[in-house]
Amino acid sequence: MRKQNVPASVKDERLIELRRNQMIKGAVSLFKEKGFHRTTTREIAKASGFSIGTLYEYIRKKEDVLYLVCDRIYDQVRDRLKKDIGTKCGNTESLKYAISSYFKVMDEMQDEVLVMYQEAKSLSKEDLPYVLKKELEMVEMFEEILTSCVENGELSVGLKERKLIAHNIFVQGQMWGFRRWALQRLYTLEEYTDLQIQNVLEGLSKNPQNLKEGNE
Amino acid sequence: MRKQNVPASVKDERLIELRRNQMIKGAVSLFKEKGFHRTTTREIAKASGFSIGTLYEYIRKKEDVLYLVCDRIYDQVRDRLKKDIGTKCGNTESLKYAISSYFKVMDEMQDEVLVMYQEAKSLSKEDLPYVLKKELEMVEMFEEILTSCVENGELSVGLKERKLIAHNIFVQGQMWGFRRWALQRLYTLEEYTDLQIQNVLEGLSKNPQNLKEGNE
Amino acid sequence: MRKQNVPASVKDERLIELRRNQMIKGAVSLFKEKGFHRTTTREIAKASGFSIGTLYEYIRKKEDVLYLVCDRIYDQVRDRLKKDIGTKCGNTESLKYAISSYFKVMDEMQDEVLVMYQEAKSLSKEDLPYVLKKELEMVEMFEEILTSCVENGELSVGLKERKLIAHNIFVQGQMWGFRRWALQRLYTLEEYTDLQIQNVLEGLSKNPQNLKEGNE
Amino acid sequence: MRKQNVPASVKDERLIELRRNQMIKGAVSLFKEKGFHRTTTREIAKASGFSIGTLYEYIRKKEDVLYLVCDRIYDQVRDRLKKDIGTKCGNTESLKYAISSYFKVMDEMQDEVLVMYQEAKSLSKEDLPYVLKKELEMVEMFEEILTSCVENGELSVGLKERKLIAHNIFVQGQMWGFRRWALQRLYTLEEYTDLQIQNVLEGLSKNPQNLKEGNE
DNA sequence: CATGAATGAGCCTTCATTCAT
DNA sequence: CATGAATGAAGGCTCATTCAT
Repeated sequence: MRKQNVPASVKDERLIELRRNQMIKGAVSLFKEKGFHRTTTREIAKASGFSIGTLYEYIRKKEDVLYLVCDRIYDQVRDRLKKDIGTKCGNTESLKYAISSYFKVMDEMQDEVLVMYQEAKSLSKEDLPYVLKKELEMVEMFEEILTSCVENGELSVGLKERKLIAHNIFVQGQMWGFRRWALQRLYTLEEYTDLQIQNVLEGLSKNPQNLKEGNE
Repeated sequence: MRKQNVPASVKDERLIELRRNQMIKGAVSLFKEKGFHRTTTREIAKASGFSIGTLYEYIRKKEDVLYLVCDRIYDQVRDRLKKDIGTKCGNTESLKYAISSYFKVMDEMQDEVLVMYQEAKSLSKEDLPYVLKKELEMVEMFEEILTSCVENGELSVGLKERKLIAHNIFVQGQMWGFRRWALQRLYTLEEYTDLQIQNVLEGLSKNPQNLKEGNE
Repeated sequence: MRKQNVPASVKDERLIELRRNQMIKGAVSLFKEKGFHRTTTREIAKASGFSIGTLYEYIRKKEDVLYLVCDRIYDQVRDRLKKDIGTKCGNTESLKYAISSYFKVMDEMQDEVLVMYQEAKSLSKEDLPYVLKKELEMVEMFEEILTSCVENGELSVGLKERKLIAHNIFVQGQMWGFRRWALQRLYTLEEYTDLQIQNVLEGLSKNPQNLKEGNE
Repeated sequence: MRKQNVPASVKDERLIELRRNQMIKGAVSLFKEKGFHRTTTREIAKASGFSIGTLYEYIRKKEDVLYLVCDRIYDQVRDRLKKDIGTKCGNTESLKYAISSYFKVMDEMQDEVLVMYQEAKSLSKEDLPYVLKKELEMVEMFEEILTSCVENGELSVGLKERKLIAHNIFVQGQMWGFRRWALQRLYTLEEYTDLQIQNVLEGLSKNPQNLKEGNE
């Protein structure tokens, strides 16, 4: 599953894991506070609990830290999501549950997500696609649930629309974080969740015409 | 209503306008390419067609360029929008037209919008609210149309939901740009527009229950 | 008497005089506040009441302003001194008067004098000697009074010592200004003057041995 | 008693001492030649024998170099003085010795002292008082010797006059350096020393009236 | 493996000076 | 004569990265 690794000078895999955990933890809180560009490698090293020399034993370039951070955040979101909705079968009830669970994760990790959205563009041309792929995987989780709902007859939505709705759901989760300045003064998380679920489901439940553009 | 910030050393207002136009144009294309932080002031000056010394006759700090750019982008989007949908009365037809017009603007200005979304966080604590206010104004344009539709009986949506839908529309416009890597390989702009309009309207047209949580 | 002039582009001598007066006045207050190096030519122009372009019609380089300022300060001190003690004949009474008058001038112009002492080193290699010559002229005024006192028998001091005492008096006048942080919290100007006069005169009045090293 | 200011990024105290010594040595010779403002940080680094980056590992701002230089010069002068006259008991003989020793130091360090007098004003508002305090300490060394002479009956001078004479002595030492253009072409150091000692002592040795304004 | 001193390219910004109007 | 916009060399300072210990 690992695509592009960040090579380390150190060989001890256990140590690599340990140090990188420290590193990511320190870096996230710094990036949250001042962004990737305004954070220095020395600060990262200090926040990680080791020296600048040691930092460079586990990465090659500052950008590697960003990659590691993004990677970690995605994994965390995905793991949380998988754990919460993984085994559910695909009906509208489980869709509602998935959305609400996803929104909850996004609420808890809004700082991290914000960081990622603002700094992802600083990833190298090689790393970006890998990160985007992870994002797509998550969108596909929603798409799959929607497909199940179609298959079991609860909904009738074409493939293209399903894909779009999955994206919408995904973005609406992020919105809660990156538009917090507007949304979180208007709604509680519960209100927001209910309203968005309503928006998503209302149009889908009974409209057979949606199928007519379903196409592969 | 006009730029409350960014004083210039030069007195001639006409010149300021001219030079800042050059500056914004040059800066946007650079920010697009490499982001605000990776762009140097000298590059901005060169891309603007004048010397670094001259650049600093029209701004005080590098950050001012970013503010000017954001300010300009918002004004352009808003002006385009006002021109397109300004006089329309508020019915669902005009809502569709507004959305489709807005998406079109976002499509044309996707580079600029992308820049703004990735770099806005680099604005100073003082400038950010001013920029966010401009964004809210645009969201409110959609909210007003929705309200008109409610008033003329075409739709029945509560205030809170109306606000949320306005945000959704707004973000869906941006999505087209900042998720282009996923969306633009799945849909044409027209498809995307139609599907999103459908999503927005389907749930609203006939469902009187929406009103029950309408509250002021 | 004019040694090295600062050339101006402007021909009208009356105008040159006027503009340079404005300039010196503005510059002195700026130099007082922030020193020569930290003062910009634009600031000088503004404080002088005209534009930066006009400033450069009356000087060639920023340094010229410093020269003009130093020149002016010396002239003022010397004129004041000449006026006060010029016609007095040379006895110890007139020496006391001269010292006390000189100290009074230095008290009134302490800011200006401070400026000169701190910034004179920034004068060009060509201008400095000219300024130092002016200083020597003033030292010589004290020397001459001392010589008169010797000639009329009131004092008996050799030439070399007379020269040194003249320097001492001169420096003691400056001290009052540039060591104000220490002296002016210990003495009033009158106390300071009386004590220093006492110091100077006591050793001189009755000690014939001083003459033995008097030599021409 | 030691440097309360100027933090370094480097931890090794021995290294700090070493590097700062290099730095001060290089900086003094540059300041001598062209003054603080005309000396660039890069020049200081080069004259110190290391890179600009390393320079900034040991200071925070250019101004810190000036502070370090002033601090060092004072310490050197004071240490020399303490070593030379430290144990002497306070009689007129030891006063003569102290003056002559002090003048000798000032002769040897005239470049450094000149630098300090011309550049001290560029010190920050916080550093200046600290430097002035050091100067006062040295003045007080002379004052103490004078007081001893009064106490053992050799001299009769009031407190206020003692303080002034101490200042006079101190300034006369500096004069030798900063008025070298005039004095050193008139006198040898020995002549200058003898004449000034004579000036100082003559008025003091036998004049009981001085005491009448002795006051605490 | 860990450390942290050293490096220097490169950034933002200032400001003396010029010159067309 | 007066103006002030334009210029660009130069300065202070930062920080990612390396490497000897």
